Amino acid sequence: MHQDFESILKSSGQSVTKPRRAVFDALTRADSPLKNGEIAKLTPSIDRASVYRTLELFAKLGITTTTIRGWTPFTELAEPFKPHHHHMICERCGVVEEIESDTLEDMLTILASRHHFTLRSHTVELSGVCASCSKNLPQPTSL
Amino acid sequence: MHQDFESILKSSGQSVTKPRRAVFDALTRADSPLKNGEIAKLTPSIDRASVYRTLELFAKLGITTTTIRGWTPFTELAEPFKPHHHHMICERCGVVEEIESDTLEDMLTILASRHHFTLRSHTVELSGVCASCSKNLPQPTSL
DNA sequence: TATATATTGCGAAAAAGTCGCAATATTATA
DNA sequence: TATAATATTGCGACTTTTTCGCAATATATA
Ligand SMILES: [Mn+2]
Ligand SMILES: [Mn+2]
Ligand SMILES: [Zn+2]
Ligand SMILES: [Zn+2]
Repeated sequence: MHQDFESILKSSGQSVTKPRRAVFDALTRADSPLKNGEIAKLTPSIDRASVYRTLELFAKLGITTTTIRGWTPFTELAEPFKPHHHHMICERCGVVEEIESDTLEDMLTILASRHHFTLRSHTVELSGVCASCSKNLPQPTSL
Repeated sequence: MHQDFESILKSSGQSVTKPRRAVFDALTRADSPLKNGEIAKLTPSIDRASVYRTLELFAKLGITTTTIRGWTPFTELAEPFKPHHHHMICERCGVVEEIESDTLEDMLTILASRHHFTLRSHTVELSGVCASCSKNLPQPTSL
């Protein structure tokens, strides 16, 4: 794993540095997407600016993916550092389930090619009401 | 259109107010997703804090959807205020094309129900290389 | 129109993100 | 392994974005 990560840096002409290793390690240890600020706190010896620069580089190299919740971006490792998956979020209780479907993946590629695009990456986020919430709370949560 | 918007507010027990109308109008006029700050600039008579509160409410009511580019959230009107679509973004030149596919939509519903979820909303964002970019720049952009 | 209450604007502050530049670490090469 | 070239970092100052409490105000209801 680490090896793969360092080869990605090297093969794209980037240096293997302490901040980059630290951020990668923090993301590896995390079991869910992290805010930028959380990543910074998990790497106390690394300057905030370097964390941001690292995160931008990782995004550009496809090492990480970022999604948004509220106004806040959350980052997690992408493939092959984490198995490919998508999220299904319950809007009542917030539970997150992982989605996997080869058929979906194939379809996205086909859709892209229909637009003459070569698909390089994608995000899919589903939001709804989970089984237990629709049992227990037949009425939508009041605002 | 306006009417629909106001009924959504009323039917969920919310007041129809000047800030909410202003933000909704700004989003209606926009032809692409806007940053929070851009929305605030387009509604100069509304306090920034109220813009944020309105945007949060709209998100909760499903009036808007928010996606991320870089670290910045962009908000646009959701259905039925804007026809349902998804984005295919060229990572070289940044061009955005709109994606539409009933088959995709059906599949997402099926996937959700397989997890015993009732699908309420979703986002799909594809990122790749557009036709003209793959012609003109056969090599990936250097980092 | 009067009353109850939801919402706003304000002010101040915290949090998040950005930038230039000198110091330092990394890489390549001898 | 030592040296030189240069990519990257940490620092510090800054800008932008987002959040909060509370008194003033607008909205809804009757
Ligand atoms: Mn996928
Ligand atoms: Mn869709
Ligand atoms: Zn739930
Ligand atoms: Zn392009």
